[in-house]
Amino acid sequence: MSKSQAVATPSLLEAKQESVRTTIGEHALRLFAERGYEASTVDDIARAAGIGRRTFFRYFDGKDAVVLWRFDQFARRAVALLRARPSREPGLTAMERALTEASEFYNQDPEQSLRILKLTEATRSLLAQQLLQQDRWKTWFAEVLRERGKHVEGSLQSDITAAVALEAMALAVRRWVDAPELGLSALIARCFAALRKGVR
Amino acid sequence: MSKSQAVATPSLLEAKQESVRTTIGEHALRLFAERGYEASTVDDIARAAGIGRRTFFRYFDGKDAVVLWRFDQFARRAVALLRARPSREPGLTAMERALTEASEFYNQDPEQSLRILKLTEATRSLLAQQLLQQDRWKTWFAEVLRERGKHVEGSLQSDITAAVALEAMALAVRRWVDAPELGLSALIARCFAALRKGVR
DNA sequence: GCCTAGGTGGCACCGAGTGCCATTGCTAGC
DNA sequence: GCTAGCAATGGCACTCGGTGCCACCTAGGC
Repeated sequence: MSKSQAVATPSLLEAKQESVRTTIGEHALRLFAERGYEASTVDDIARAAGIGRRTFFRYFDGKDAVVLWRFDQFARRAVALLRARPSREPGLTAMERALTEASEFYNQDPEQSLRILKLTEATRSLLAQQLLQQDRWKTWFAEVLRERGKHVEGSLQSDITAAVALEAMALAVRRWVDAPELGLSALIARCFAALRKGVR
Repeated sequence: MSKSQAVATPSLLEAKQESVRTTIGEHALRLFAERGYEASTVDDIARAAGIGRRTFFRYFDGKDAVVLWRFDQFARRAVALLRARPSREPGLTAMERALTEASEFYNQDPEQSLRILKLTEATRSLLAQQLLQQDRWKTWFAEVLRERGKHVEGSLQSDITAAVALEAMALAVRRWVDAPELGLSALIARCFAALRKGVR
């Protein structure tokens, strides 16, 4: 069957690239689970995935990105959800709702999520990069908050609201890793409650 | 007995080591200012300081530590100040007071502080390590908060209070870098005010 | 004067990350 | 079909941060 869709090429290419990326990710996570993060070299990962070492760096910015890029999906989802919240809602409430809804992300395949989270918390370089990532997220959320309530909130207000909400979320996730049976959304609720109480 | 001597020796040695550490730090910061952080190699720093490359790594855990170890002095000071606050004081208020007092640290030689802070914010790897450092601080402060009000506050409460207070502080510092003329302690006050207002 | 101890720094090595370039494989145009 | 062109690939070589190892030097105790 000949391809009549001439301009459809990019989507085809992208699909292939996406599958390569997924393959690399799977092999990398397997190796990290088997031998640990530091003990698995990029060479190992590339060889396991059947690609060249050089190619690995074309698909991921670095070794840590193999683990961390998934988190960005969560953040993008949460930002979209925040944007969809009614603008009458107070900033922190909107953040809590958006993050709670987005936490569904972790609950599809919780085993996988927990393994990645544990790996991240246990590995210094990985944790450092994750914190950097969260720091970037703060600006994303602050931006949306600023759009939402420009009549009410100043720039500093948006920044601080985004920052503390993400801090509450991060704490909830850490607790979840230690006690998954409590449920992530319940832990988010608890952390936000503690936040409101602590600031009073 | 020669025992009493054995205790006196280290102070002399430590003094010498401290001066070496300072020398390395000065040369490193000078080079970073002249050519930038990434463009200055550890070799360059060691050569400038008149020591071997291997010795550099005996004085600092890594290239980033030359810049970041100063911040730990601030945190240690702030923790001590927090411990000294009256335990009747609400956690967040105590944090604000302690951090405000400790901010004096940045105001001795503000030029130097601003240069280091700008360098840190402009350099990805440096920023990542600084965020890691701040993350460690959260546990320090949370620990003190837990001791302070064990009858009132739970572990989660302490964690969240420490985290958001440090977040407010970090935001204040960032604003200060952009507008030093506003004054750091005033910015801290503003950020905490915004925090209280935003959480309400 | 020898001997132990600790600081030092040279050397070699590893692994992450990057620029360069030849090869390959796929698409498009004839 | 056939080929010219283009992007993905991956090998190679290099830089740089970081570490283990070891030989050396210096100081203090016997």
